[in-house]
Amino acid sequence: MTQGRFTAETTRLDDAARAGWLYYVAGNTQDEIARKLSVSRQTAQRLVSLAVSERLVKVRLDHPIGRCMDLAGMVTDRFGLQFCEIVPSDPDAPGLLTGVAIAAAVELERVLKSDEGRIIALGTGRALKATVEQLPRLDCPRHRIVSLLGNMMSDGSATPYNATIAMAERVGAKHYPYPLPVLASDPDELKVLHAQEAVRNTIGLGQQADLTLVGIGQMGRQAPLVVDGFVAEAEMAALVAAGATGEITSWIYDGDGHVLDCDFNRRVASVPLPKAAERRVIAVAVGEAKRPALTAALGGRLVNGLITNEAMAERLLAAK
Amino acid sequence: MTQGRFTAETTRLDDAARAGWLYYVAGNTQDEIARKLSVSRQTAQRLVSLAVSERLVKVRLDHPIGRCMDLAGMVTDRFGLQFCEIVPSDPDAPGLLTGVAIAAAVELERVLKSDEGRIIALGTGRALKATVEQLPRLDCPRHRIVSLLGNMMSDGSATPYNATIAMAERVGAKHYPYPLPVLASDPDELKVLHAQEAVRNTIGLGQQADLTLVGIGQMGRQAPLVVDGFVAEAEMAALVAAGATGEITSWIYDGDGHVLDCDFNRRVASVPLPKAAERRVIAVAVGEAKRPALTAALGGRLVNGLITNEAMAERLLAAK
DNA sequence: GCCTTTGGTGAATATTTGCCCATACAATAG
DNA sequence: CTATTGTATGGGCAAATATTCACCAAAGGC
Repeated sequence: MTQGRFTAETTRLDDAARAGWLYYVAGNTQDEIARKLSVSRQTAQRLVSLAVSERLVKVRLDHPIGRCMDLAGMVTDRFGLQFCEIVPSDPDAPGLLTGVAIAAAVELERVLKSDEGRIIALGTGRALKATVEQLPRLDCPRHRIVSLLGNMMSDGSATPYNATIAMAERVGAKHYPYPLPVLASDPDELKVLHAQEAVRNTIGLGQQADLTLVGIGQMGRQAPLVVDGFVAEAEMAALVAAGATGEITSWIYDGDGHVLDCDFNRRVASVPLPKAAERRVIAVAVGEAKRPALTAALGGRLVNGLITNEAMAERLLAAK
Repeated sequence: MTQGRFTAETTRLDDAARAGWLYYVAGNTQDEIARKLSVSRQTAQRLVSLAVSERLVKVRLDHPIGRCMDLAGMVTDRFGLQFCEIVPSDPDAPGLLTGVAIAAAVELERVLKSDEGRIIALGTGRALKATVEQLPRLDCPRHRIVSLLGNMMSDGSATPYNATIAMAERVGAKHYPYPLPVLASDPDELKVLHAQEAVRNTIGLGQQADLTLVGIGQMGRQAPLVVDGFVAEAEMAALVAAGATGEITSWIYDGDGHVLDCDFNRRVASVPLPKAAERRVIAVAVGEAKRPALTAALGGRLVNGLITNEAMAERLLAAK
C-alpha cells in the first residue's frame, strides 16, 4: 500500500522534488516553476531550497580534476594504498564533509551495482553518516550491510552516528546491526558476549566484507570517544600519554598504527581490525584534527584505501 | 588554491570542474569562487556554466517523483501532450486509483485556486469519482462544473459514477448536470433533444471549459458501457469487430483514435469531443485493461493531457 | 607580414534569486 | 469560544547571477 506516502508531509516533499527537478534538471527559472505549480515565486524558491536542504537533489561532479588525480597518485604511492580518491577542498572550509561523502557514496554504489551479493561493512561517525545520506535509494536485496561495532553505550542509549541502519534502509539491503555495546565492562564480560552465536556470526560477516568503510577518530578533547561519552577526559589524557594517536571502530592505535595493548582496547567489543590487507578497507576522513590519526593509520597499514580532500592530501604528503 | 596551471587544455576544464565543485558542493558564491581561483567574477560565472554545459555536474533527484517526471517528459514528447502527470505506482496494485486520483485532484485544485471564474468539465467513471473524493472541501462559488454526458439510462435510472454533483457539492461551485440520457433512442430523437435551449447552453459551457477531465473506457466484456448496461455483450462484440478500441464520454473510437461512424455513436447524446486541442483535455486512466484504449486516444489526439501512473507510462512507452 | 578567426576578458546591464518582514491561517491550549 | 503559538505565504529589496557588448590576444590562413 502506498497510501502512506500521501500525507501532508510527503506532499510537500513531492512538491519540493518537483520544483527541484524543474529547476535543476529542466532548467526552469523559479518564476516559471511558480507558474507551473501555481504558487508564488517565493514559495517556489522555498520548495527548491527545501529540495536542496532535504538532500533530494544530489549534485555530482564528473571530471577528474588534474590536481586531485596527481595528489591521489602520490598518496597511493607514499602509503602503498590500493585505492585513493581525493576531492577538491574549499580553502575556507577544509573540514567540509560533503565532498568526501559524495566520493564515498560513489564507491559504495559501485559495489552495490554488482549482481552478486556483496557484504559491506561500516564503522560509525559523522563522515559515514554523511556518506550514507549521499546514497540514492536503490533496491539491492542481495547485499548485506554489517556494522563493525555497536552503537550503544553501556547504559543502553544509542549514539547518533550509526550509518548501517540508514544505509540498509536506503538501499533495501539486509543489515546486521552489531549486537553489542561499544565497550564491555571488563574483559571477562567481553568474552561471554563474544561467545554468543549471533555475535560470532556478525563478526564473521564483518571480517569477510567485500568493502569496509571506516571513519578515523582523533584523540584529545574533541575525540569522538570523548564527545560521545565513551571515555572521560582524564582517561583520554592517560591514553594520549600512553601514545594513543587515533582510533578506528574504537580500536585505539599509536603513532605507528599499532593497536595499543591497553585496558581500554581489552574492553572494546568491535569486530577486530583486519590484520592483512587482503580486504578493501577504506578510510573516510577530512579535517586537520584528524591528520595525526590518519597518518598513523596509513603508516600502520590499518587501511588500504583513502577518501579525503586536497587539503588533507597535501598535508599528508608534506609531513615527514 | 591556484596551484598548477599545466596545459591550457586541461586547465580550463579543470577550473570549470573546480568552480562547479566550489559552487554546487561547497556552496560558494561565484564571487568567492572568483577570489579563490583568482579570476574575475564573470570568469567564475563562465566556468560554472561551462561545467554545466559540458555536463560535468550531474544533478539527480532522489525522490520517487524524479522517475515520474522523467516518464512524464517522455510521454509528453511521444504523444505531443500539453500536460502529463505520472504518479508512482504500487507494483502490487497497478490499477490503484488513489495515486492518480490525488494527482488529478491536485490539478483540479490548481484551477480552483484561480480567482477568476473557471469552467471545469467532467466525464464520468470510477477514476473521476475517486478524483472528486480526494478534493478538499472548498468554497469556490465563482467556478462552474459542467457534466459532459448524462448519467441516466434511457429508463431514467442513474449510473453511480457521476462526478459532477459530488464535486460541485464539495467545492461549493455552481454545477450543470447534463440534462440528457447517455443515449438517445435514435438519431432523430437526439436531434430534438439537442435542440433544447438548456442542452445547447450546457454543451456550450462544456466546449469552452478551462479544464476538461475525462476517464477512458475500454471495450470488451468489462467495458464500462457493458458493465453499466448501455451496451449488450453481443453489441459490444460487434463494435469490437468493427474496430472499436475505447471510449471517452461514450464516444467510441477506433485504434487510431478516430471516432467510429457507427449506429451507436449516432445515438450518443454527450457533448461532442473537442476537435482541435485548444482546450486542456486531460485523461485520467490507470490499469492494464485500459492501455489499448488509452494508446488509441493519445495517438488520435483525443486528449492533450494525461494523468496516469508509472506502470502505465512505462507500458505506453514500451509499446510500438 | 597582414588579415581573419577563435576564444577569452572585463564592464555594463538585465534578470533571477535569497532573505527579511508583516500578515494570515491553522492547530492547540486554556 | 477565544487567545496563543507556530507555521506558511507573498511583497519588497538587496545580493547574486546571467547576458550582452566591445575589445584584445593568439593561432592560423593567405
